[in-house]
Amino acid sequence: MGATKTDHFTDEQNAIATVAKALGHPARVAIIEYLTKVNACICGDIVNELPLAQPTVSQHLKELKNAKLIKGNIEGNAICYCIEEKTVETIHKYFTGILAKLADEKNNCC
Amino acid sequence: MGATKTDHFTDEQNAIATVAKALGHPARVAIIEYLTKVNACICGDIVNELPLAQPTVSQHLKELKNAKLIKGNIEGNAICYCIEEKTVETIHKYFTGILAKLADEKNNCC
DNA sequence: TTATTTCATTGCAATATTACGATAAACTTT
DNA sequence: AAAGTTTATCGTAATATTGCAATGAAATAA
Repeated sequence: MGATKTDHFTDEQNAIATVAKALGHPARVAIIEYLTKVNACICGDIVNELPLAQPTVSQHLKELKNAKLIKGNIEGNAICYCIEEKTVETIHKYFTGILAKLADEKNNCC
Repeated sequence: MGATKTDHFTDEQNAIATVAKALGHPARVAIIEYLTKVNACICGDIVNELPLAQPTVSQHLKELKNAKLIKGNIEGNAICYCIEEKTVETIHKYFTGILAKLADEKNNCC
């Protein structure tokens, strides 16, 4: 066992889980916040910002890229990362929807 | 290694990561959606809704509870779960903030 | 060409997660 | 009390994640 049973869930459920999972580590949250702050997508001084070794950061960046939360552009021998706004919007809207449904009928038993 | 270095990150970063991580599995996304749909917090027929064994569902519920995304109320010999709206609001606002900062100055290099 | 810089990949050890059968705990019903 | 219902916990196997040293790949600078 140990493998997630993705086939039994809807595509949307898997998609949300993928994005959420990518944000399920403080280092990756920190990367997103840093990229949001510097705005212009600065490359690998993310490594200097984080208390982690370069290969570890590279791995985290890869996961954020796989989840489409960031994208990277080659720029000389450096690589320029920035946030994929669309994906952030997707997950934001997802929570908006959940909250709207919850507000609809107050759930009042707990 | 294999242990996340939580001490090196801010409390907020760890908090967001904790909630995101809890949603980082399609079964747990499905549970949240189910609880949102039925609204009145029905108990353990969550097990019937999911393609997973009862102990597995119980474990997922525990993680959602630890992340404060749901709470449970004992009701006779059954347990009644429902969503902790406040936590959903917290993560929703977090993304609202990220998007606001991104909109502020367009990041235009990727 | 030979460094140097920048980032990715490989390989590995430590730890965490996922899933479930078996069992326990707690309440209800008979 | 005995049997049933409902949920949690334990134990364990399979797999995934985290972290880093070492190494590679690719562009730049000397």
